[in-house]
Amino acid sequence: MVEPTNGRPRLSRERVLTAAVEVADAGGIGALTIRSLAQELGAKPMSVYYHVAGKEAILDGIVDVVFSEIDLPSPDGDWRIELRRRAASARQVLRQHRWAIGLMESRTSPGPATLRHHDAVLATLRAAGFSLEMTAHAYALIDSYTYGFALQEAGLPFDGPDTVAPVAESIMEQFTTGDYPHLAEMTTDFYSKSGYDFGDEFDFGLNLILDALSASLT
Amino acid sequence: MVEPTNGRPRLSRERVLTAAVEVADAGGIGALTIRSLAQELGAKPMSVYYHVAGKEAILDGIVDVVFSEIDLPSPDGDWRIELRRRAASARQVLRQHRWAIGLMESRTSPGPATLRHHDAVLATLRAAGFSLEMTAHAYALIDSYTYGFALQEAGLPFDGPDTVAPVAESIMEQFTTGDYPHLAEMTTDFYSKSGYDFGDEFDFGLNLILDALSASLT
DNA sequence: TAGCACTTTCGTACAAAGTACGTTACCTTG
DNA sequence: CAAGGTAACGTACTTTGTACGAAAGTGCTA
Repeated sequence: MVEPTNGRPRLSRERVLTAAVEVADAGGIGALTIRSLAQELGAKPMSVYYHVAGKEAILDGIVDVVFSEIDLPSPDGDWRIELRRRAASARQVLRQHRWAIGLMESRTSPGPATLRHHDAVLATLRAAGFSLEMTAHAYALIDSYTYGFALQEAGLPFDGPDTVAPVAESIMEQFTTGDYPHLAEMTTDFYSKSGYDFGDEFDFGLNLILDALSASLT
Repeated sequence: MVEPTNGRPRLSRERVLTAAVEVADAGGIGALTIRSLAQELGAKPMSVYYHVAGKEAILDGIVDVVFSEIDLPSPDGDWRIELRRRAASARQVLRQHRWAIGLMESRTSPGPATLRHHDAVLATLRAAGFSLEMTAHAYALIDSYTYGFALQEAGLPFDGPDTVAPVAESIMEQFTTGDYPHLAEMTTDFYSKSGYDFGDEFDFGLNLILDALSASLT
């Protein structure tokens, strides 16, 4: 039971999903094929089918793996600190698994980690004193912002400060300069200046949202 | 030049993209294959390659088609009304083309409609009196919320009021009832009651965001 | 009208991918 | 060691994207 005759450890649903995440991280979701996955596992394509039902199940599974990596907020702590920590964690996790964002849209059968995650957020809001109705409001608002920000970040062709300028310029060059004056203004006068990092925008929006929600509590 | 001998109108990049959107709308992005697209167009698979470079170009193209359907805000009107109208339009468009949300994350070469759209939003914020820095903040915030909300809406396995209960119950039944107490509470005591419509949450969050941004203007 | 160049459509064919089906190797238990 | 379940795999078929080159259609000129 411990180890088969050949040196490789035995396959399992968990090892399959972990390897799938690694393949997707390395080459994007398009690089995740049954064959590339089998290769990563040191096995043959058909071997993975013993542990997962098919590719759809793998996609459902790795989305849940991603959710399992996000820090859960604690209902016992200060709700603003907890939710901020959870949001930062979610953003960081989604930055490491960009492919996951696009996947969240087609997956309609949440896994256990996903459900536990949602449950923890709801618990924190309820413990903070929000009514059921306000909890629904706040929950939709915070999550929309968090995932939407990650979605935008993933769509950007650059990553981090000082990488904006060259990319932005090459895009703008493709069009007549005068066609998008405000885009041009923001790009040349702001985005391209002094190490602008789109990622820093996250805190501004989150604070604004939490402040406004906080005001509705009193 | 007007019409070929056979009754079918001639192909064009525009007709190809329009048909691609229709196929994706009808069967999801997975149903969009070169062959299904050709069928929709009444042509043969290889014919579409004369008008578009390949499938990647089609995906880029239909994302831009989707953006072109979103109402542009006018920099001349009241900025809050304009941005609200634009956000509502974006949400509605993304509801009709759920597949587009997942596509926005892998597409890093924006088309003309996408750029014009962004330009119009920036113009509206600038005209409202926001500084470059605040415009960047507001822009990231509003768009993150809008697309994030659409992303969440697309991930929901139900659509509209009075369809929540049965689905939610079938999901919850798969797990021990006590495992997710707050999820259970929200589901049974709130979501399942009296025609709750997740879509109505959109206005709450958007108003909260616009109010807070407005306060920073004075 | 006949010929010609350009535009558009299509037929064939191959590589990559998902997976159904049945087989082989292995491991545990009696 | 025998038996039966567990795990891994080999083969082969279907679907998809698309390279390559030929065929059909279209408009222009002589």
